[in-house]
Amino acid sequence: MITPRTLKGFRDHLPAQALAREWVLDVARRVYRSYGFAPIDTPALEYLEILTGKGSDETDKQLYRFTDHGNRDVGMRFDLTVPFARFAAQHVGSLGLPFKRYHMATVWRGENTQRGRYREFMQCDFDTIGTTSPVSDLETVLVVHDLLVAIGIDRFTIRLNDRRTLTGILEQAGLAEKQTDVLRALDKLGKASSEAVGKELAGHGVAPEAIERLLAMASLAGPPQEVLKELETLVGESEIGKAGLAGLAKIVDGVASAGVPEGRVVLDPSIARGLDYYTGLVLESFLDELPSLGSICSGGRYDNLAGLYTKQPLPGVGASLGLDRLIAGLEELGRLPTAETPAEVFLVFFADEHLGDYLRIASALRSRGVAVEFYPEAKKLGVQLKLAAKRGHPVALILGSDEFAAGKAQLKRMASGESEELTWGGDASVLAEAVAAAVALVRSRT
RNA sequence: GUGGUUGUAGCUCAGUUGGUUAGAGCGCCGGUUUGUGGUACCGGAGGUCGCGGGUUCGAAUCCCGUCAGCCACCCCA
Repeated sequence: MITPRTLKGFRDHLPAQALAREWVLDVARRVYRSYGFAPIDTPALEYLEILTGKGSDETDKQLYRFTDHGNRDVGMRFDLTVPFARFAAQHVGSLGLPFKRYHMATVWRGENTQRGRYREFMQCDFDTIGTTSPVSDLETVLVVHDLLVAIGIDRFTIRLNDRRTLTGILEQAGLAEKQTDVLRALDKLGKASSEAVGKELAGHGVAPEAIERLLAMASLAGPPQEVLKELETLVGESEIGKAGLAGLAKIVDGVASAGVPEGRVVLDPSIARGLDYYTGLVLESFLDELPSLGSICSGGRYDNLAGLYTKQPLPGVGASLGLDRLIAGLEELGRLPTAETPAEVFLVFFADEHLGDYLRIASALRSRGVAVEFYPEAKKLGVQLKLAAKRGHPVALILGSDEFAAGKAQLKRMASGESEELTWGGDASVLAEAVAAAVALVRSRT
């Protein structure tokens, strides 16, 4: 026998989890589309040179790569941004700009696993390219906000910052050259203590006074308007720094105009994001009840998406929802739907001689968009109801020879155990209408 | 990739200084006279003690390796 097993970091998804994932994907799709983002897809495999072009050691190490049957060096995509860059460079001509797309797909990274971190996972990206307008920055924040709301999370925080502000402040502090190291260190705030971060900064040769000022800057918090004011003094006369602040101010205003409740979107000067291709807005979002999970939706603005693949400059802004991390978080908080079935109605098979009637009823329901599970054997009622309860069908429809004779049916709500008698007089479409109406009620309540 | 930690029934775990047929609760299946689940009672199935090797008269228990989970570093979704 071969031992059935899965590779480290790769998982099977049982119905309960698969249903939850599909549900989140549906929500994301709906929100992205509501802003006009169009779907695209790209291959899982790319020429190795496409993927390694960015050339950071870190991504190279994590890349799944091999030689294909035609002796080509190929790699599996480790994110959706690089394939999108290639895609954009290849198709700009026919896309028209600005172009907005969403892409929800599996990516692979051969890194070590941890809670909510796997080697195979899904990302749900959306980006707007071909414009530098701050309106697109604002829209990006709004999409993230709407998405988290639509998923049903009521307590979350979207943290914003601007790379240009950081650059400006570092300029003023005479630390422009150490930017990468400094930002990387500051990014750890929130996870690591400020002492630890201070030590790391000292290790990079940052002067004690500068460290103090950086830590003070990074720990700024409170109403966005106040944080902006504080940052203004730190930025001083730095042009780039002022530009960053202007961008943030615009977003803060816009978010309020769009009706986002206060406190959901905040400024956090410690957010830097490790990725060096961000050049303007950077954003991360956290579940308030589970901050240790890390950011579940992150993104930002970049000057040039596809510089490696085309001479045409393609500025853009976007973000990515980490589906599997979010699912892990929702599961931990007990917020995931628990049903193991997509069928709202469980149709009990009870009177063997009425098979034809059952099939007619099931078909009438399905044509009205109601999913029906028809039990395949005329077994004891108790057995069938037990299964219906375990699977989480909200409604069971019971018809035995008595009901058929009387032209009635019993609609049982599994959650409460209450039954309701329906009259249909042998007309399947009448019964289907009544059941569909009851199911619609159940749906609207969840 | 580095360091730490865990691995006994479907799930949560117990298993005494290594000693014979490895246990519990929950879950699962069947039954409690033929049409109503999540409650009660009765019965039942189910375990290569993650896997491989070693030490020993004897290993779930000690040692080594390996695979997998979790945590930290790193990086990130």
